[in-house]
Amino acid sequence: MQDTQDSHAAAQADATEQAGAASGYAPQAVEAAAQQYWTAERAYEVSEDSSRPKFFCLSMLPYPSGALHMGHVRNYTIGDVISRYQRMNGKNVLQPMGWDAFGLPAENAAIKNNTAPAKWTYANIDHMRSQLKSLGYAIDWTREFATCRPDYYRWEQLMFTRLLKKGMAYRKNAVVNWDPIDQTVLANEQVVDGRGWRSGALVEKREIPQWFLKITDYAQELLDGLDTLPGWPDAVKTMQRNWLGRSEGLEIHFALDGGGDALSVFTTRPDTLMGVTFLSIAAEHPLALQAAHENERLAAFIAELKQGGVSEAELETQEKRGMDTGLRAIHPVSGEPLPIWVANFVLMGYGTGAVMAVPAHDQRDWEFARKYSLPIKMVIVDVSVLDALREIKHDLALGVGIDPMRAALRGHDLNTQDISAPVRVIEEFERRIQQDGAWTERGVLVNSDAYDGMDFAQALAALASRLEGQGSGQRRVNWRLRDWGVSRQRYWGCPIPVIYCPDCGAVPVPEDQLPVILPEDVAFSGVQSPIKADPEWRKCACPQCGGAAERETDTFDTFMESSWYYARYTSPGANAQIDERANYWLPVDQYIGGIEHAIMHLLYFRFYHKLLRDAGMVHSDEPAQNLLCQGMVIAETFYRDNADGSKDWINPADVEIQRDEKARVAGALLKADGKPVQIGGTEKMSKSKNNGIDPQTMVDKYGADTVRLFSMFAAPPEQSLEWSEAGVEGMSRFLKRLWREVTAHAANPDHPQTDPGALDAAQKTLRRQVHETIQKVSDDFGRRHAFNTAIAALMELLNALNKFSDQSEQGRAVRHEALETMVLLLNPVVPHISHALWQVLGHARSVLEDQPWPQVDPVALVRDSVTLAVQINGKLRATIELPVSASKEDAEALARAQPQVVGFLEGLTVRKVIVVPGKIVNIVAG
RNA sequence: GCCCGGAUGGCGAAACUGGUAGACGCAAGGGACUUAAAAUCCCUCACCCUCACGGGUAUCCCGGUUCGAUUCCGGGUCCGGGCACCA
Repeated sequence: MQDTQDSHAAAQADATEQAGAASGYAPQAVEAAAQQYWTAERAYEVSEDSSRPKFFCLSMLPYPSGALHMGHVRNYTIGDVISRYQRMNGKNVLQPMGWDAFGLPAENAAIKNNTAPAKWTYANIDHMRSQLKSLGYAIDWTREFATCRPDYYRWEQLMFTRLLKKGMAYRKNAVVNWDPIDQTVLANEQVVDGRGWRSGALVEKREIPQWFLKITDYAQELLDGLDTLPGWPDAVKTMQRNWLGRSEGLEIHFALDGGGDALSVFTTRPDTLMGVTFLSIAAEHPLALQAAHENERLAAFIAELKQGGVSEAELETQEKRGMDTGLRAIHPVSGEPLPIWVANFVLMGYGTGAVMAVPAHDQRDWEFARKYSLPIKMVIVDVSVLDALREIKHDLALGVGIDPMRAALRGHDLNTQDISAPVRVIEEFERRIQQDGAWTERGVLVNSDAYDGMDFAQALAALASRLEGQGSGQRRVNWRLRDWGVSRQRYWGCPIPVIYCPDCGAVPVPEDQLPVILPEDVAFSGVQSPIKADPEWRKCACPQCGGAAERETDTFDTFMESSWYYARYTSPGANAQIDERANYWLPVDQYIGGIEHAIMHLLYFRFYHKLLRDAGMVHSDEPAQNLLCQGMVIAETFYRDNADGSKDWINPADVEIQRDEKARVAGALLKADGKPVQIGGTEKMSKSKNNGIDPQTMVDKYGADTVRLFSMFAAPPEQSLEWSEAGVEGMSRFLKRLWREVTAHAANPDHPQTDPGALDAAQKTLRRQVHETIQKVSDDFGRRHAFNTAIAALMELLNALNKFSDQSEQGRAVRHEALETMVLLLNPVVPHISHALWQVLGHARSVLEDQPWPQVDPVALVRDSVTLAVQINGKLRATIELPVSASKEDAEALARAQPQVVGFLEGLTVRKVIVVPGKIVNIVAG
């Protein structure tokens, strides 16, 4: 343990030694010394302490892809600033780190480098851990884990077997991308333009049995829970609401012409029922397959639709195609026969795999109907259409169809009334639907027999009761959300703990036989999973009957591991998934990660927390109170065209920018040969565009504090952050100036106390700025997470200090107060230099997070006068300064006395004067 | 295709609840120091007109609400994120 009782002089000598030289800021020495001190002090190791308020600050755990990238640096720096700030405010702060270690990239790297995925992954973890450490994050490394270790995933397997026994997990067929050449399942990412990315084969859809978790059982709770999360961004909550997609409507059963099971559809627009002119079913629908038996053309068409991938984006953007099955359904109200079509935009995985088509009031159905010459029947009109009719014939009651109306009007006394105008209104409305596209608004029913004249709510009520009465439908809530498919036909993942017995079926692996361990020392070719290829691995005895049985060889979706890792951090070493310590730390107080996880990860994360709750392991309903979604890190791209039309992407570090006389970018040269390169625009840092900036290079060149400072200053956290090395140099300049300012001040060893009553005007002004800065930075860090403006305020304070040359005793006292305050306020962002400068200012070496956060002195904030803007008709014409105590009348009088104002008002009449105290005086004149 | 965001000087951005548009930083130009360079320091810097005082214009586009709109409402353009097997 380090001695923290040093005298001031000794501390200063120590700090100077750490810095390498008294003369200048040497980040490498400063950072090494600070990091050594924190490690020796075990400064960021925490334990449960019920006497202190806790703060669990969690950043999304990294995938160990090889090396840290700027997105990681940004994410973890945001978390570190919040962690250190909260600790300085007295919280018991937990900031952990781990590795989301299973996943597809390890398999791809394994094929490329001819190594085992495990070996590659562990090497990456070691490298990235040392990189993270060089950035000086206040992480409790004793809680670190990798999700690919059996002592992590065994608990996930245990949970799954319990869910299986509870009926929360089940197996059913689901469609995947199939590469017919490699004979393997492909991820959506591996399907490029409908072809396998390695084989180039046309991808096919294939159905295979897979495991699912019943997340839909929690749909309503997941929806309602969003209202209990004021600390989550509205955009995320809206996206989740839409993803869950709760809708109310009717499930309608259409009887089949030839008998058999009725065809069920769900609709949110039952008011359009009388406008149904056909039904559409998915290619995989049992009826379609049945019809295809006797219809070769249909069978060929269905086979054709199997081509292509399964991603929704691909399905929704492809050309709408269909074919009549020849089957007919019976309309449940009119009794009319309706053709049943196979359509490629109907998905078997959604709802019932069948939809009723109302071309007049649904745009997709409209386009389909036009393409295949199916009838378009208008059954909803805008209220204004009916109003047009009533103008002519006031006694026309609702409840009459358009055609009867037209007939009634035609029979009317043509001598007294011209009915051609209202008839034209209806005909025009219908003509537009037939020719221009569907009318999708809600309105009033027409051409709907008994339902004519009803609005949406009336039609819903009437149709629901009629269909319920005749057993051909009922009200239902439908969700867009589907159950979570957790099976993956891959090797590098957590084995699914299930045994298949020819007699007993699918049996969960008994708890005393867990974990099912994934072998790590394997030969991996990528064509097939080593545990699928090995005939021995799967052999086992059935836990129920003891007979010969086989293990499941699929592994879990990697979202399974990342759905509960936050809880495992709270219970390191627990001989259970988590233990009672979880309820001290949970829920997470601040969660930080990329917006790309807004829906899937964050929904599974919330779902899993409810599973833990229902298993009695946690008491809270939601896993995280506050969520911050950070933007991407982007950089300029540069390239040269190759003869074959491809591009050679050039890293920004190898390029020099050229500017014209107005400082605009005029071109770019490759440093190596001095010849021009093309500028390709600013994009997300990526390997493919070669515009990634290596954080380690930046840390080595400028120091971790400078890199941290730039990533927090250049943009607010939610926005994308454009990397600029010139900007980084600016941050380095700021830290150097800070270092000089503090060391120059500390060269004189006495530190007089500020006496607020004895300050002159300039000293008062500086002290006011110090306390305004405390106020702003506290609010920006704690509430707004606007780190960029907090840093800007600190830069302004340093600029002010730089101009403040007062060497009197109170001048020095105010400067000392200012510098100590700055070091403490900057500490969350640049903890290493703060650690060193705190000692330079005469303090013992310490963990700065244990220093209290600076408090605002309200006396220092008092101002005597305010500046108001004077506007004439909303345009700024002057500014006035007046005492804080001045009345509205004083402000108006002073404003009207300004010479510019008098000039502008000449010849005008003042109509109104608006005075907003402390802000503006607006004179409205004309 | 559907859902969610974003757009402000040469560039990154600020303006938090509808009240002085451009804080802070970068780039650029001018100057000081230096034999020189680097580093550092000082000054200028939205655009247009003007010697100047000053004036006009300007927050993606079109329209609206308001004494007043970057901010609120309606319509659009472009860019980004997600779309269930990338993580």
